[in-house]
Amino acid sequence: MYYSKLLIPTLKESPADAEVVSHKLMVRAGMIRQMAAGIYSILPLGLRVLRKVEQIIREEMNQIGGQEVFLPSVQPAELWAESGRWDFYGKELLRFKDRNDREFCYGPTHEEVITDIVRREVKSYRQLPITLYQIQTKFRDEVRPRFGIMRGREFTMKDAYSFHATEESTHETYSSMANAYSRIFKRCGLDFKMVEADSGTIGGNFSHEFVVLASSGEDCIGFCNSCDYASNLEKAETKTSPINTESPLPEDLNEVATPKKKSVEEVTQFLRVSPNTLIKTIIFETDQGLVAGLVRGDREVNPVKLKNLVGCEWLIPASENLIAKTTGLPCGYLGPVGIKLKVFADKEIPPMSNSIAGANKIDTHLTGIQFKRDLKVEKIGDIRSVNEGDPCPKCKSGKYKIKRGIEVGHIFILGKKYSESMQALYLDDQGKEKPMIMGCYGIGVGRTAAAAIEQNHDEQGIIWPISLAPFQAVILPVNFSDDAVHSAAKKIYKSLWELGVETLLDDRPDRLGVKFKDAELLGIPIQIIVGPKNLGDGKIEIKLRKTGESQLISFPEEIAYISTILSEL
RNA sequence: CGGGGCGUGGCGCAGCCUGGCUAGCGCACCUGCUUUGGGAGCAGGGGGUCGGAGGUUCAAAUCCUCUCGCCCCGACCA
Repeated sequence: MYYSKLLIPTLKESPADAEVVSHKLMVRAGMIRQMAAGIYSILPLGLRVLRKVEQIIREEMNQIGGQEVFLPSVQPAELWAESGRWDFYGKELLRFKDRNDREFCYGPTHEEVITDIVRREVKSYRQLPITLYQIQTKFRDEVRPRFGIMRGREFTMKDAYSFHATEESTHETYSSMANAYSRIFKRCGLDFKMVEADSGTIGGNFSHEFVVLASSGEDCIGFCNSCDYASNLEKAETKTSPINTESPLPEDLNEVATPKKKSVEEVTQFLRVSPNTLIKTIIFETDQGLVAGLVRGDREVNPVKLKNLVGCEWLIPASENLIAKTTGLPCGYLGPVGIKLKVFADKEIPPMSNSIAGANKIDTHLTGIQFKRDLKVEKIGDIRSVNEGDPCPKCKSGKYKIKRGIEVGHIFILGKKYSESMQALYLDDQGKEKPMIMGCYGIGVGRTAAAAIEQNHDEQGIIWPISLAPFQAVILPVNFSDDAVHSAAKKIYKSLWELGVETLLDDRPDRLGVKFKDAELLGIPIQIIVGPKNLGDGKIEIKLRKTGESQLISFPEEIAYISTILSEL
């Protein structure tokens, strides 16, 4: 394609509102333009890249027996009422009414729609398992869209759903999905990790995220420096620390004055003790009322883990106001002894003896707390956050490392959540009606492309992996009005397309410098520079975007050379 | 939702505090000539209800009120 005919509005300067590199570069390279907060137009170059990602996804989905469908983006409220999510999904669900005042929403996800299709059309265990997928535009009215296409409100997502008669079958599909996902992200040239993710109340290792490592990522993942354990930090398990064998004589409860000492740091300094002798009491607001979480003084409560232990629908840190209203105390003097809330303790708490905590009395703490004797707790479990350097829960010698990443994919076993509420039933070989078991699997298409830029760029611009590049090669004629250059450039252009190489010919009348800058910004892997001087010597210059290496090749041999390079990239 | 910031031509900004001529600058765009191996030079040119509404004033981009939009910082998700 000829550059002058394409809409590639490149910019020298980054838009003022762009934060992360991928956003800046996508705008500068003329791939995307913003319409409204979190809503973008995709321009020709951007679309070429997204199509590449989609194509890779399609191939791998089809490979594992997925069937592509295309579901409605506008969905009736009744369907959501059936699953119970119409009331449950908050403001993120974009709702509207049609002319007859019927309620609809713009689909943020498609469990309801797919379950409806399958329950109507699939009746027998003989038809199971089945995996359906689509690549769709979705809308989630996020509180705070940001980072361009990486976290928009409107976004393209591949979502797949599988339906099964048995758990074994579910797990089979789950693991072939996991493999397909790994192949997809590998083919996209990404450095990623498959990590265990929070699966909510369902439990078990039935949820994994695919996370592209990038400092700009919004997710934190913990992984072992020795074995292959990796987990989203909100789920990352902890190893029970060895119990203190030398149990000192249990002391009696004792009130000590700790005027104005509220934080763990202040209290430990004041009492000259180490933080791991303290019990920290953190109050959370949940749909089941206020609860207290207990962790050691040197630990933090992980809200996701606590939520799962409590078994509630939602959980947020209680505001200081709310705490004051219910307990009559400022934060800092709260403690588990005699508190009138449901108490959930981290598994590190029971082995502690002679510990210290707030006395539920202003300016006062309690010492000599014995877990068994003094505390009444609802449940004990793993509710603390992992820190870098903590021992790996899966292997002997490993330690946790923590890195940021971008979640590009998520696979999840849904179980019978939707099939039960929406009556997606099949007849088993005994003629008995049973709910299907479901799995769901998502990939953020635009986010994957953005993540690729986060990982592959330099000061000049994008450096596309060959598999995602909008064009594999660009021809840069030094002076396109020079007859020899003109005809050589066109000849190369023609041969490359015949070879199946997507090639851009920069036919603009601009100087070479301009063409170089744009070619680098756009990140096209191979640059072919055709100049009158080299051409006079029968040479063409071929330069690689990634390394900057360039080589002079004899004019009639450049096509063969390029196809060799392509096979190596 | 809470806290903060910004809205001036397509993009990036100045001007605002301390109201006062046809509202500026860089980039981009159009025309012509020259130029052509790293974002060219000269000459000419087009494009702006200063986000919107109301108010104060002889006079408002500038001051006041309201409003809309966008962005950033804290609890969710692909």
